[in-house]
Amino acid sequence: MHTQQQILAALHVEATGVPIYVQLREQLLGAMGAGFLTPGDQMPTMRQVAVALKVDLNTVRHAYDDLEKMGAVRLERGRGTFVAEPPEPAHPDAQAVAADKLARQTLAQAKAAGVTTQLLLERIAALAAKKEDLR
Amino acid sequence: MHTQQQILAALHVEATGVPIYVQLREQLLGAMGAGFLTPGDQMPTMRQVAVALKVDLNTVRHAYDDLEKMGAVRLERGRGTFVAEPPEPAHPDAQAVAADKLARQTLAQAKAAGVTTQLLLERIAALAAKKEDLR
DNA sequence: TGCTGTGTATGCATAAACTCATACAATATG
DNA sequence: CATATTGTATGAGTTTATGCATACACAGCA
Repeated sequence: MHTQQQILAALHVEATGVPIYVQLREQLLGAMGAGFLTPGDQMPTMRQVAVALKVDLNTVRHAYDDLEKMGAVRLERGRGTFVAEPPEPAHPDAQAVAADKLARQTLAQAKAAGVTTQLLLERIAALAAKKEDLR
Repeated sequence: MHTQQQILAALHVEATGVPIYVQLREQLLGAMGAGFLTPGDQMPTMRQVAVALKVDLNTVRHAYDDLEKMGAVRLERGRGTFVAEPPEPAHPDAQAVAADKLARQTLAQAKAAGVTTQLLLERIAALAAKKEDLR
């Protein structure tokens, strides 16, 4: 299955203008929604995340605090952070809506950059396949 | 079809920690990708957006500037902002680089949202196919 | 008891985002 | 020509995000 190490390795930050703590929050929520993190699982340590992504401990804390406020995780001093309940009743639609939104944005960017839809689809498929090989 | 008014009415900002200019940028990109805004269309005026969403003119400008830098729109002083014509598919090499970059970004965002690669690919293909029908 | 790991907290500094106010410059129209 | 519209630009001020450093408090374990 997915270990904390794998979750950790999947985390990343980009310079898109979105605050780092928001990126972390969304990625961790995404991991829960996708079933990579299930209730009771121990989350990566705040320090692990901070070191791995080379960001500040307080920045990671900001993300974890948000998750705790929305009931997605439990913070236990001295022990660690654990996944609580599935964040949202995980509407089966949520994925579809998110996918659609992403698809539209990506298509527009591709068009603006002079990239054909075909090439874009090929690249995404190729990259995804490549990552699968690493397991 | 979709008028500027409809586009305007569909815009919205949320207190998610994501900068307002990023939210606007993504939403406008989404409208383009979905075909609600097509090349040559006039975009809502910066002031219209600022007033409608009760945000600052400079904040809207930030979003429009980003769109212009990525080639999605043309800013014309005194006239307005218009959806740009997609450039001719550039050199295969340059296109490949751009496609790869976009693919990476998109995959990362998909993972963050808990969206599978399959679903993402389906949606992009479906949207692209739909646009073909409009001719 | 002592050591380590983990979450909690503070202070200082820098940069970015946002708002508010006020203009200027180019275009279109009567 | 005068006026309105639209994008462009600047400066002051507030808030937030981030990094860096330094601790404190609780849990687990040898």
